[in-house]
Amino acid sequence: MDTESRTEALAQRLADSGLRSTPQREVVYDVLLKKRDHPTADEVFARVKPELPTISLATVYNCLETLVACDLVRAVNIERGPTRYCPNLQPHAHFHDVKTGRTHDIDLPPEVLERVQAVLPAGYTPASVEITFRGSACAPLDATGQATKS
Amino acid sequence: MDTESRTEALAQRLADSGLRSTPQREVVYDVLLKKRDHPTADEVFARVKPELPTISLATVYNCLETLVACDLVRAVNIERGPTRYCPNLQPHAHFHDVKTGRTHDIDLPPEVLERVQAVLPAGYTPASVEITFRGSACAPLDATGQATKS
DNA sequence: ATTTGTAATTAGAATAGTTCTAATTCTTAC
DNA sequence: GTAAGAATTAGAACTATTCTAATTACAAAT
Ligand SMILES: [Mn+2]
Ligand SMILES: [Mn+2]
Ligand SMILES: [Zn+2]
Ligand SMILES: [Zn+2]
Repeated sequence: MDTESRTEALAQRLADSGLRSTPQREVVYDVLLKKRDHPTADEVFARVKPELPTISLATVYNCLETLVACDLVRAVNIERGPTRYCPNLQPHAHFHDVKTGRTHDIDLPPEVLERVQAVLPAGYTPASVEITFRGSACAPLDATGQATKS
Repeated sequence: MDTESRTEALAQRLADSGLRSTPQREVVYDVLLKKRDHPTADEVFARVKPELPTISLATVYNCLETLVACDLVRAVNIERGPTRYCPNLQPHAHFHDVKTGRTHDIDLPPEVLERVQAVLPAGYTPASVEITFRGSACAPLDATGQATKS
């Protein structure tokens, strides 16, 4: 999807919530889609700044909050670290690599999600589930046993 | 297990890590075992104070950190709220009731835990997994269809 | 029993991330 | 073009936590 139609889709989602599309919201969202490495608000701020040099950190927080409220972005909290932001709308878990500090998406098959929800006793109605791994992720090995480049 | 043998077990665990048993550590741990409602550091502080009126909040943080390091207590983070502390050592998930603000333990059968770990691709080595639900928990209904008291 | 080194506790300062406030600027509807 | 509301902005305020430096408690070693 090109930037143009991405911006269209964003505008639509915002309108659905009675909100306006603004350059700040567009660029913040574009930044999240461009490099899906779960940046913090500070990191988003740094990436948006070259495009919109007058944007403030408060606005970045506001835009991220708005995108989360519109269900276009997920806020990801790992322990007490700064909140990270993820535009992946598929059901997925997070793997936090303690060595590199990076956070990776882990696809969650619907079957597993159902199995997890099924642990809840009657009367517990979940609105959301978070599954977060911590550990170290060596790059997967290729056929010759060498680590592949990330 | 009575307070006496509980204190013994704590002393042993601390000794294993080259640490001393102290009144502060003992009372903080007792408070966590007594009311297993996932209190925050502030709440632990308030509960310990009557027993040890001169204890400081810094010490409560230090004790909690020590208990976590000795694997006697789990630190539970829900979104960006204050860290909560849980002495339940069984593998379990957490259900955060958004209406009451309370956090409940949800037993995790080993089978489910295994199934969840199995979503990780080769090369991902988890040291821990966190599963957290958010939603509302109505009290389970009894045979007559009335909500039971918590 | 005293000394001495280390561990633990303590009060308060500092920090980090985020949210709030109030002023300004931008948009949209009239 | 004007008015009303929405969004942005800079900076202050806030909360939970960690750090610092001083004090106190403890446990050998003498
Ligand atoms: Mn940040
Ligand atoms: Mn607290
Ligand atoms: Zn993600
Ligand atoms: Zn628990």
